[in-house]
Amino acid sequence: MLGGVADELFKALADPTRRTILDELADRSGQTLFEICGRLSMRHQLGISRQAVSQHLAVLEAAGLVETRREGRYKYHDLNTAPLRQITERWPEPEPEESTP
Amino acid sequence: MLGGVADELFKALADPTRRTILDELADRSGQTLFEICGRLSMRHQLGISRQAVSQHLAVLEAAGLVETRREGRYKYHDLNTAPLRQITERWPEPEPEESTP
DNA sequence: TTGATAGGCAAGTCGTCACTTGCCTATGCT
DNA sequence: AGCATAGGCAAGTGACGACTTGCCTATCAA
Repeated sequence: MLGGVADELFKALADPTRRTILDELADRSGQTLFEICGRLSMRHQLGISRQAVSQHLAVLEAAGLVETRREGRYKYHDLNTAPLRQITERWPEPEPEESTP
Repeated sequence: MLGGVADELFKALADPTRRTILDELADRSGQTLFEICGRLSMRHQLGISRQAVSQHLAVLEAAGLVETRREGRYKYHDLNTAPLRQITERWPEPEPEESTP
C-alpha cells in the first residue's frame, strides 16, 4: 500500500516547478526540453538550468503525467492527465444526505 | 502563482502517511488524534509517534483536507475532499478529437 | 484535589530532494 | 569532416521536511 505506484504521482505533483511544467504542456503540447526551459524563464521568471528541467521531466514521466516521443535529435513531451483521476477516485465525494422518508 | 494556496494542498498529499490518514478518515469520519494513531498502527503497521500524527493532521488541516471541531477535551477530525477538485480542474481532460466532417 | 486522559509547543536530528557543475553522446547542417 | 544543437549521466551541495524527545496545558472522573 505505502510505497505503491501512487507514490510517484503525488511526489511528482509536490513540486511547484513541476506543476508549472504541466501547465505549460497543457497550454501547448509536444514541446522539447529547450522550449520548456524558454517558457519557464520567459513566462514564469524561473531562472533554472536545463538539467534541472530535464530531471523534473523525468519525475513527471515516471509518474505517467508526461509521455515522450523521440524524433531525430528532438524529444517531444506530451501531457497525460489520466493518472490524476486516481486522486479523486481514491477519496470520492461523500454522497449527499438523503432525507430518509 | 508559485507559492500560492495550491502549494499546501500538494505538499499535504505528498506524504504517504498523510494519505493513509485521509484513507482512515474516509473510512470513519470524526476520529480523534488517539483513534487515528491506533488505526495507523493496527491496520497499517505504522510505528509512529502521537506527535508525528498530530503534525501530519496540522498539515492536512492547513491544506483544507481535514476540518476539526473541538468538544470538551476531544478534538474530532473530518475529511473534506473539496480541495481535491482543484487538481482535476487545473489540468482538465483534453476533449476528444472531433472527426471534422 | 489528585490522577488520568487528550492534546499542544519547541528544539534537535537525520534523510531526502532540488539544483548545480562538469563532462559525454547523438543527430543534423554546411 | 567539422561544428553546432538537443539531450543524458553522475557526483556534490544546501535546504527543507519527517520524526523524535521532553515538557507543558486543559478537561474529566474518583
